[in-house]
Amino acid sequence: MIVEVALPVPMRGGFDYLLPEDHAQPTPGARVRVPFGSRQLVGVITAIKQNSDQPTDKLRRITALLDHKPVLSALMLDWLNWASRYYQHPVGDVISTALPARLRKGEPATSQQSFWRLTETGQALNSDSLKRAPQQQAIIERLRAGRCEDKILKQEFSAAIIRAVKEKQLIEATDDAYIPDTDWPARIKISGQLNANLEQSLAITAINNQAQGFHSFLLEGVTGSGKTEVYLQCIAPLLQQGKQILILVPEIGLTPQTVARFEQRFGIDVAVLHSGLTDKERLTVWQQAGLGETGIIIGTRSAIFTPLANPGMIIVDEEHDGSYKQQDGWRYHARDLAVVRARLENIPLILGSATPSLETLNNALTGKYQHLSLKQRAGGAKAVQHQVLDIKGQALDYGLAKGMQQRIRLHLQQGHQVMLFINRRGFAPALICHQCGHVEECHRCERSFTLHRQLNKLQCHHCGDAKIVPSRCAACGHPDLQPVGMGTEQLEHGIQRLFPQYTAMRIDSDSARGKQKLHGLLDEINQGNSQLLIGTQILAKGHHFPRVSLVVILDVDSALFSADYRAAEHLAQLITQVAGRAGRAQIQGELWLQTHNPGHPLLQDLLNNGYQHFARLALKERQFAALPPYSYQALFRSEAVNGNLAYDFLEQVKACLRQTDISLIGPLPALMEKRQGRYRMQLLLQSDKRTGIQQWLSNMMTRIEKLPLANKVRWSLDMDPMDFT
DNA sequence: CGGCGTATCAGT
DNA sequence: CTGATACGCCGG
Repeated sequence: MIVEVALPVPMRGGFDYLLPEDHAQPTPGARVRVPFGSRQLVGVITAIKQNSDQPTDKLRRITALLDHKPVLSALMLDWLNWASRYYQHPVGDVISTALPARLRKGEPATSQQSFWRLTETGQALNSDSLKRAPQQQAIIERLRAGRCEDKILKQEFSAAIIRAVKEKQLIEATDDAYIPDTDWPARIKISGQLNANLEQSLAITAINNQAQGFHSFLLEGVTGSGKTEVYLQCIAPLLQQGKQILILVPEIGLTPQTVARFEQRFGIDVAVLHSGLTDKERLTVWQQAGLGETGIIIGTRSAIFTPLANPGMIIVDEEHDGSYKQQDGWRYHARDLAVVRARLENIPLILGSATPSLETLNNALTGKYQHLSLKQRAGGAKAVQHQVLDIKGQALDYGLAKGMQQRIRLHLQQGHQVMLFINRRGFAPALICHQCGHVEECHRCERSFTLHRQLNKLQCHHCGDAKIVPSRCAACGHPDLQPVGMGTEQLEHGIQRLFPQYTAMRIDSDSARGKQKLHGLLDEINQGNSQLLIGTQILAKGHHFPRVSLVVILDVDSALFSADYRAAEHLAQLITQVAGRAGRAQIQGELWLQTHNPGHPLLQDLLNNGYQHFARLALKERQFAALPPYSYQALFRSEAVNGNLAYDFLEQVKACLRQTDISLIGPLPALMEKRQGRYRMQLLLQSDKRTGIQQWLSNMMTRIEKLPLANKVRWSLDMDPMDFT
């Protein structure tokens, strides 16, 4: 008999092994240890077959079968196989990403603990027949509540007592199969007031009506409209039926308060999965969920791989959040995997957001997802006032216009905090005329050119067209052409000089590395120790800053004219999230945007009509430009110390795909052209049919992997790329 | 990916 | 000739 095994090596396809005759019947999904070259690897059986397409004398035999019961169900295997094909990523690597590290290393999958339980005699025992042996009686009572782990029982009672009760055959050790503790549905006790306004009730009813079988919902609820309450009330009946709920949250949104809210409502423990867990803790959560011992599992991106014995629903909160996309190795999108998993598990899925991604919104508008809206804001939070400051021709100090400096000073003098947003650095920007705000555009695509200083060229990242950097503005003839956002990079250094009597603090993913550290910084902010807060997106995600009365987005143009067509969407999400949070309660909040183009249609639409309206307009633009979600993309990235190698490799990839109906844009320099001394290039594949890209790639990947340059450069394929840095 | 064989080179 | 490092190839 032959087994096909997925191994954690970057090679496509499974590997066939012989199974020794005397072995127990293996199941797909069980792990094996196998010889691979000169080493031993742990892999997962993906198929059992009678013959191999390899010559039999090449086959080696497995070293050991590690599991009696599969660690991955047939459904999970199907799902991961699908994912491997969809992302064109080696199946062994996909499976290995989906398993906890401990299982990857071949450690036992089932609990090794042994338990004590009552024998039948013990169960039948009259409660006062052991009156003269109170310790023994205590053990019996202890076990009447349920089995107890050997280790724990030995902590509570002396070994002699345990031995005595065992001799009487009242208790017995069970080291055979682990008996899952699945009593939690009986322990559910719903508490807290179940208030729901009309909108919330409508949403809850709509979801409850479709709670059997696969069905997708977009729950679009403005900040503070009570999405969580909808989740809580929707999952209640499912939990009571003993069905498990898997909830995904963004990396930064997983706070103890979130978890506490679920625990308080239902009175049962919530399992939490995040990057701070040890391998052991992660394995425990994984096992317990797989055995059906946990009702609610909340986790970040990788929690989507948690097995569920009795799945009831998947919720992806803040579905637009970028942290759901893995940015190295296997570049999966947890939200997209969730959709497919829910379909396979045949359970409902809720995608929740105040600012849904355009992909999701499009699915809702076309009826693929049921669209539920919460527009009413709970509580008496004052709406934030938006203001746009035109900075055309204005002198800027470190990116701040004079008028803005005065505004900031005013707020600081009132004892409030001011938050300044700058974009991430190092991106290739557009070229803007500081006098009239005109941006050089590609005539074919009507999209802004991107400045590549190293080449002294403007390049269109939509069609690949390029031209030499002009010396004068094409609209007004002024020579004051500047890269968008110029000066903002110096803000951090300059701000202290502009406002010497106040303290400035910078918060970005570097200074806030590690969850603990970020929460520490946030606490510090809310104590008011710093008055000026400088940060990037990270500041906007799900945190409240009651002392902040003024929020400034310095560099709106870099988002409006970015080569990354998602930048405007992300800016709109940022503005909306910030507006929903700054200066809640007593203080009237103000949001100021600096731009050369106050009349930009997307910006105007966002400010006048809100995110919902903006998103629909942005979708029209995407449709006009044939961009996602109206087309499908895949991105080859390559990097090498020698930039020519990176370029040549992508040229060869391009040649492989030339005979197809996929449009190929590039090779172009990445928006961050150079990183850690390596030149970075990209080749964008785009098609109006998803299957087109899929099929051509599955035919071509083996050939691409064999290209002579393929192991001279570092390269990867990114399906549905979200980030063009 | 990671191990192993072969090529290459400075140093004896 | 020897040991150290670099690179390419292979794995079922």
